[in-house]
Formats: sequence, C-alpha cells, structure tokens
Amino acid sequence: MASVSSQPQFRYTQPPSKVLHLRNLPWECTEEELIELGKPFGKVVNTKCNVGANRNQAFIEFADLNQAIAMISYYASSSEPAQVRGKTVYLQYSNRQEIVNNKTAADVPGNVLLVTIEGSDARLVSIDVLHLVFSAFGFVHKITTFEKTAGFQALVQFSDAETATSAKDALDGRSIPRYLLPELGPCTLRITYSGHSDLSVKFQSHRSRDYTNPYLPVAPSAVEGNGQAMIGLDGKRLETESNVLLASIENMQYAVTLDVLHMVFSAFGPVQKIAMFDKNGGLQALIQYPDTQTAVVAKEALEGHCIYDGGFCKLHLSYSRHTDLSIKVNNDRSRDYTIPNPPVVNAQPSILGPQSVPMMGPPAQPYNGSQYAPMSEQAMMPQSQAGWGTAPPAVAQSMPMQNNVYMPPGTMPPQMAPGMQFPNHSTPQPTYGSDRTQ
DNA sequence: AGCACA
Repeated sequence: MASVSSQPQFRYTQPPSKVLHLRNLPWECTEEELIELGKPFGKVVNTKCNVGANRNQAFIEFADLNQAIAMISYYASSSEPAQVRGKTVYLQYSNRQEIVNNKTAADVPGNVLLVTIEGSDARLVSIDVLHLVFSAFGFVHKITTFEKTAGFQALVQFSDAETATSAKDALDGRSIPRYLLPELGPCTLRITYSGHSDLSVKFQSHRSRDYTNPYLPVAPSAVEGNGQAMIGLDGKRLETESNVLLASIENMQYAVTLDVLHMVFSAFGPVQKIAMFDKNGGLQALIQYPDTQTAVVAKEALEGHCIYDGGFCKLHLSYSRHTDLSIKVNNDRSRDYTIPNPPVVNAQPSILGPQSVPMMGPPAQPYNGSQYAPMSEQAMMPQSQAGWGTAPPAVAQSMPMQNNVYMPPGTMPPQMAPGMQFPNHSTPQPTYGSDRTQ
C-alpha cells in the first residue's frame, strides 16, 4: 500500500477518494445520520463517526469513487451546505482510500459482556458475587471466568443485547458493593461487549456456571473432598474450605469478647489466632485453626447457633480467604495464641465478671452432628482419646483449655464459661509448636 | 473547522 506519510497531512485540494472526510459535525453524530447524508449520492458502504480530539469529525465511504465525487461536486456548488441536525458540516475527499474500521467486538452490542475485575483482590471475587451483581439487570444465563494478562475476567451471558447493555451501562467503571465482599478491597468492573453470543459451559465449577441447566454435572475439581472447593447440587453453593473462619455475630445483645470467642471455638480444636473487627456496623472475627478439618467441624457445629441463650449473639460462619492471620499486636481485639508469653497491649481486665455474663446454656437448637454434640455432662468431659485435650478431667472441667499445648500460661480468659459447652471431638493433635509463623 | 485505528 502506498504510504501517505510522504504527503502532507492535509492540503486544500485533495485528490478524489471514495472516502470523504467530514468535520464540524454535531457532537455524538450517529452512523445513521452519516448514511442519511450520503445516501442521495450513492451507496454508503462504511462510516466512522466521533473521530478526532473533539470527536466531531467523521468519514463516509462510498461504494464507488463517482458517488463520492457526486457528493463533493453537489455541495461545492450548492447554496445549501451539507447539514446534520441543522449544523453545517464541511466535507472533502479524505487522504485515505478506505475506512479501516477498527470496531472490535468490544464495541458491537451483544448479549455477552466481557467483564474485567480490577483491584488487588480481583481474583478473589467469586462467581456467586458476580452472578448476584449482574442478576440485578436480568436473568444471567451463564458465567465463565478466566485469567488473562488483562487480569481476572469474566464473560456474563444475558438473554439479549438490551439486557446486557443495561448492565454494562450501569456497572461499567463502578465497584462491586463492599458488603458483597467482606475482607476484600475495592473491585472495579470494566465492561465491554464480548464477541460471543453463547458461552460453552461444560461443568458447574468455581470457574464457570450455567444457570439455565441446573443438572449440568459438577466439575470433578469442584466436588467435595478434593480439598479445594465444595459446590452444591443447585450449582450455587460454592465455598472454599479454609482453616480460618470468618464469624459474623448477629443480635449482639451481650459483649462478645476475644476470650469468649476463644473459648467457644477452642471446643473444636486449638485456636491459633483470633482477630476481631467491626464491619458494616456489626462485629466480625477471624478465627484461625491449624488445619481446615478442624475449621470445618467448628463451622458445621456452630453455624447459626447462639453464644448465649435467647437468640443472642448468633454466629454466622463462613470460610475466610485467609490461611494465616497476621496478628500485629496482642490486645483485646486480636491475639496470637501460638506465641508464648506475648506482650499484651492495652491489657484490661474484663469488664464483665462471670456473674454478669449470661450463662451459656445449650444452644437454641441442639447441635446436629452427634459426634460433636455435647449431649450430657458426661459428654462434656474431655475424653482421654480426644486428641488434643490431655488435661485431667477435674482441671478440664473448670478450665478446659489450660493444659493445652498451644495455650501458653497466662493467657487464660478471665471469664471461663460456667456451663460452657465442651464437645467431644476426635481431631488428631496437630503439631502446634512447629506451626508458628511471623 | 483540517484525517481514526494499531
């Protein structure tokens, strides 16, 4: 192709071309308006609008050079200038011989959106959160997610381009609501159209979903037991198990202290670290066990149960993305129980004495898992075969945690629970000592 | 009011 760079950028008289260059167009002139303008002179085969820094220039390409010449000739001698929306447009032959339309799939409206999730935690955004966000605009048929150099991306399939467009217009450049992303930093959505019209989803997995086909087989990699993820048959529940639990406390009528949490969660195995923080006006806590199995047991046993009788301080548990909490300082909100004799900052005696703490009666509903259900006084006694509980019964009954290896002396909660549930358990004893981090 | 896009 002949190089145009050897010519000046423009001249006052251009050699004829079937491409015309238009300027002084009204803002956001449409292709349709350009076609209307050129149609009287011939067949408009291509257009390009919103050109130039001011986006007020455009190109019209005719099928034949003579048609372009006809248009230029007409307006060269016409008393009425070429107009779009009453605005005079100036036209001349372009210095190009054809319009190269770089219009990519990203610009052509379609029913499938290409979504790039931006942010340091972008790849932690679950497909369920994406589904929730996009479902606000219509039925989401399918979602696939993948990693590209552009980052973490998803394809979201709607029924039609109109629905997809409404989602794109509303969400492009905006961030996923923070309440949908506990623990995660801001995640911004960049949305274009995809060239796809129907995504191919072979399995329900943590990477892809087909919401039109609930009977689609679950990917082997998403089946419970492989240690990676669980997925329900409804294709909706997806949880990645973790050794760290995120606890949200609902209906917090009574103060829930670090020590109370430690006591409650220690019933299922050694608690390594706890971090408490306020989130969305409620109290949340991260509780770290040495292994995922212990966390799973604790979650199953405690989910939905109340720390105190009467529906107070109801626990809602999920798996955290964290695997090892970074406890910068031991205080009344966070503690690393793996460090012996930690310097406790802001150590303050518990405000609530045992008498002011409501008795921890049985949970509103009995624990379901019989293996971990404290059904009787006897069941609350630490069993000798209970892996990590080696304390003599008498001691364990009053101060169940005191003799545990991971529980250094001097860190006992001041308010050991009277009547605290003490489930039997069979978690093998992990090696706490070697597991210290940071 | 004067030539895009990679």
